Amino acid sequence: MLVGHLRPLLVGKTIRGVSVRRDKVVRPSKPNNLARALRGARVAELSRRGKYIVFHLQTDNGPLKLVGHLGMTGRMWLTELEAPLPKHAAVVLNFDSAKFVFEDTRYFGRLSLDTSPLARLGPEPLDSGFTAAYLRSRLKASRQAIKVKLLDQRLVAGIGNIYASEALHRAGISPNLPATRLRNEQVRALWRAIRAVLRGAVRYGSTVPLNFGSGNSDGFFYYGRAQGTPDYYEEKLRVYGRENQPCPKCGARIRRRVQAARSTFYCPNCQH
DNA sequence: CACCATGTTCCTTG
DNA sequence: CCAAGGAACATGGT
Repeated sequence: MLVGHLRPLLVGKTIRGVSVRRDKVVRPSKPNNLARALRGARVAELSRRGKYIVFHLQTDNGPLKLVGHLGMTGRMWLTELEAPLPKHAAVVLNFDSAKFVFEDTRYFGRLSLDTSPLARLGPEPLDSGFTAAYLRSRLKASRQAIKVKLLDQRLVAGIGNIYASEALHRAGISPNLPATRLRNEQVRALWRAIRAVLRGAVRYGSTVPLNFGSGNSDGFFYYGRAQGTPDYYEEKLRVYGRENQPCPKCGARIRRRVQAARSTFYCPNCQH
């Protein structure tokens, strides 16, 4: 989604200036080195890999990849050069007639020239490389609770804490079940559920009215849902964040438990 | 004050 | 080697 919206706004444009306002979020950790590497680079393409956004740049020294990650609270958008910066603006890339803002309240996100995290990622869940057979072989080798396993980006890229709970509920599988204990039918159901949940999220993301230019029609993209549109939690999530509410499948009370320091939501009646 | 939060990485312990 | 648990990072909402 973010990539789809930023791509037409950034491709072909040249970075004229780099302002690092929070050193922690950039690599190399010397902000001047990042600025030197990026200045004068042209954006050739944007792509997504797992939860990472990849800026494919063309520089005088050849191609260069800039890797972004939103962490939990990151946002990226394009706005006017004169627009005021938000309190937690972490990095600003200046172009000729607009600026790219990476804002991150908690500063867990990254904007980095280090591409090594990409190499560690498992297959994209919606690509042909992610098959039920692959999933079965990887789960067979692990005694880890399946919910925790789904968060491992080396298994499959892009599943976060929300979608892990959602996929397990849709597949009717207990989050606590050791990965190796899933029967073949369960692996197949989980494989289908992961793909359905992520496809649904992408579809929703492509249709929700976005907030352009903080409500004005100035043509600049701001990544966020427009005011008055229903949020994803209210509309689509079946168990996440719904402790004590009725399961949409069977009506039993949805429970919350903590696994690997993350909340898991599940229905004790229809997930086994 | 308490607890919670869409993520990743590192460390310790067993 | 593996897994579990905790902490760190840092800010804000309830």
